[in-house]
Amino acid sequence: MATETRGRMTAMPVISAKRMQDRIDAIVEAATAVFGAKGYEAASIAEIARAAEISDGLIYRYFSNKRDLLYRVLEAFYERVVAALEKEAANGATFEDRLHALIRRHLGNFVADRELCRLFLSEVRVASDYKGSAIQNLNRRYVSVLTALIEAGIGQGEVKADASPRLVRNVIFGAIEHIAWPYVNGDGKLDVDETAKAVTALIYGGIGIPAKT
Amino acid sequence: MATETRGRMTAMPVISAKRMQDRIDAIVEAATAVFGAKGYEAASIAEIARAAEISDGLIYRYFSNKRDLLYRVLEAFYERVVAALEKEAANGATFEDRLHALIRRHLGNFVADRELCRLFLSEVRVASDYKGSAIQNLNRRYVSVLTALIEAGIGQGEVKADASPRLVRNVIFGAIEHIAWPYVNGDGKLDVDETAKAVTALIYGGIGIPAKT
Amino acid sequence: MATETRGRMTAMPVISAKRMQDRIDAIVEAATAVFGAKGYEAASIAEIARAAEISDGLIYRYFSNKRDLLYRVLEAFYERVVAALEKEAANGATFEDRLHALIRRHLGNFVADRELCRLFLSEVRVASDYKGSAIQNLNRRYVSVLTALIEAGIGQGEVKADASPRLVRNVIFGAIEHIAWPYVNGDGKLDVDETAKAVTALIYGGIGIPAKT
Amino acid sequence: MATETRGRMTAMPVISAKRMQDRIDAIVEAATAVFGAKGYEAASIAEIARAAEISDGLIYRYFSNKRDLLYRVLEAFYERVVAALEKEAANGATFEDRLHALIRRHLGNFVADRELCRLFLSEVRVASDYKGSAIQNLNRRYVSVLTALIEAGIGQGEVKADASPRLVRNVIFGAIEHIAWPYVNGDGKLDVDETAKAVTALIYGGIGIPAKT
DNA sequence: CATGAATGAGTGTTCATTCAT
DNA sequence: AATGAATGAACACTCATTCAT
Repeated sequence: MATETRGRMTAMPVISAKRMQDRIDAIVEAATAVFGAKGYEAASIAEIARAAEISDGLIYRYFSNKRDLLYRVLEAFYERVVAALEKEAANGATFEDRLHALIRRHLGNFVADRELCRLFLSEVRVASDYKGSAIQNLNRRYVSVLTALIEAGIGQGEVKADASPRLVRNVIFGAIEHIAWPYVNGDGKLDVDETAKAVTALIYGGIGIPAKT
Repeated sequence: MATETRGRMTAMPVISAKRMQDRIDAIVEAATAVFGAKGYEAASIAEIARAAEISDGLIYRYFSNKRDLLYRVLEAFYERVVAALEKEAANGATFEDRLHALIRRHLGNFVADRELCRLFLSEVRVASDYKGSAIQNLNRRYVSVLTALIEAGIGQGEVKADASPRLVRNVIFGAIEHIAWPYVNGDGKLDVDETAKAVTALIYGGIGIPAKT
Repeated sequence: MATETRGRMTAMPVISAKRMQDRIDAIVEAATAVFGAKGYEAASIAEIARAAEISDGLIYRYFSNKRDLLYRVLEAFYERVVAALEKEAANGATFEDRLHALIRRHLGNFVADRELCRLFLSEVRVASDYKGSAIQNLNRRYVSVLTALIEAGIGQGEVKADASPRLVRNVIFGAIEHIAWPYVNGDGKLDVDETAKAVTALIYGGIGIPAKT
Repeated sequence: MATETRGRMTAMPVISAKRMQDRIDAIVEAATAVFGAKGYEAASIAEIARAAEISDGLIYRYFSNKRDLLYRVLEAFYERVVAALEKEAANGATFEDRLHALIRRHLGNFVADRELCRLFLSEVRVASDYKGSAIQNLNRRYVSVLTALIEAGIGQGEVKADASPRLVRNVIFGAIEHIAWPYVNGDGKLDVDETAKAVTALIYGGIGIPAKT
């Protein structure tokens, strides 16, 4: 009887991998909207399910819990911006050009995805489960683009040899985040071009006029 | 004391102003400890009341709600650090010395009051009720110390004339916060002296080596 | 300032101990009714609170959780029947009379409190948290009344010297429970007098006619 | 095989009766293991399906619901022990021997199938759907073996003529169950031989020493 | 003034069962 | 026949806040 198989039947999957991915995408999209609009706590699974036009329970087939869903929303976002930043890193003739491009791109992300940035800054990076998460890894990849640029700059003699790439990177990201936060939090504006230029100039050139000896 | 009455003349304080202030201080002290140890959400009014050795309900005579109590805890803290920073601002011979002193002091605050800093960064500044709060005003006073220093530096010809005091201030505070955060969040160490020196040097001197013309 | 006290204020309790006990009694009474009528799982805290005319949350001031409430319901019941059985143990001239009285009383309990007995047999004794519970201790006290009677009977020469009090006690309680169960479970009747007589006679006299040698 | 068709003639079994029976057996076997190990509530259909290496949904082609599956598990078990007990009933020279043999066998079942016995005692016999079930019928057949033995004993003049077979049977099963329960429930040991002897002696001979006249 | 009993809204999660494929 | 994706009902528990005493 050739048609008899042993063990688990390997019939055609009832749902195609594509449809499954569509489901995940739909849920992530709905969750992105709801989390973005109301924040993590105020958002309810029921509302997300309604937005995705599925039942509450189905969310738990694809995501292990509400927190997991939040993380997946931000992972999807982070993957996108990491890829874009890595691509950006190649552009620019001089070190200063490249630095400016990265700073500009980073600032631009806050404008393009204000709500996801707020979600990340106010509900995830600050949380106890951030450490060791996939998001933290993505964040590391993101910031390492800048570290690499600085190291290259040192190697090329375009950056002071005693500059600490890690410190410079922290100063840049910290500065930008601080500047962008009021805007991200819904208060104030953010002029990407001008800010990028000003920050680049400051970091590159410092502010001091050495006392004449 | 003749002003002490019984019955319902509630307009007249039945306990002395001093005792009332002692109460408030005791509650704030207890709340500081509990909020610091467990975070805002995880802390309960009942636990704070127990720590202050009073009843739950009495807290509501002095504070309008849990959130208000949190803010008062941080206001007390902020008042302390603002005063200290304003005093610090006077020290130092050159601009660079003064800048270094402020940066050092700011970093030192993260170490001295790690838990309150975490509370502020992760539960207050990020929240929707931060805008317009007394805390925000204190924060403005705090950061304006640095703005004033930079303006003075420009006036004295020690700082580039085209430097934007607001931008520089944001870069400095953002940078420091970003650098200190892992430590504040309970992960990693923070070498105040070294970090202060490095940040000061970077901000003051920039990182670039201008291309020779 | 003589009116100032230190530490926790010892004002008159806002609620008297009696009123507190009344509350507990009311909740236990309501829970007894609801658990008895619907069983443990099917009963909801909301329904019990409604029956006791209080809010859901108040139940949790007096009982740590739903399970605890169930146990307290049955403890109250068990305390009652243990006391009654212990009192009963004194009655009766001969051993056989006393044995009969205890058996009768035990059977009577099933009739008088059918629903609580069912609750105990079907939802508690069978559960994993029964071992080590207060209920198990009460049960031990309950059954030890019979053990003591048998031991006394042996001492008085009214019971075979080689009878194991523990075994006899188990046989009697097991037998009665088995006989009463259909009734307790809502199926069939239970003639207490007749059953008590028959069980007593069987245990006391056995069923065998020794083969003549 | 000509009867095998493709398409929608669903009235005709597409798989052979034998294979169908194998399926049922596999599911029952898997369910026996899972229910035995975790209890009814804690066991999930998904886990049983996984253990049987089929899909969740297929279980519902052979069993109408989870409860039905539980009953079929216990029916299979009961059929086995009923047959064994009926066979046992023939052994033994005297009434006392035969009684002893049945008691011994019954106790032995608790040891041999502790988990299924616990399942039956704690999740089925106690439930509202037990009455009228196939299990109850099997139970009746099981216990009637003992009733028949006693009736025969009366007929042979080996048992008191006024003994009620039903009562005696209930006393014996109730007693044994009560004695075995702690063991079945995972607490304590059970010495089958000794217990069987002691119970037999007690039932057969009673405990009383008639007062001298 | 001080107490602490009382309130009650609010929601993530599981899983037996169904049914489109 | 077999799959497994999809459904959706159901509920204990917490705790900030109020207010009778």
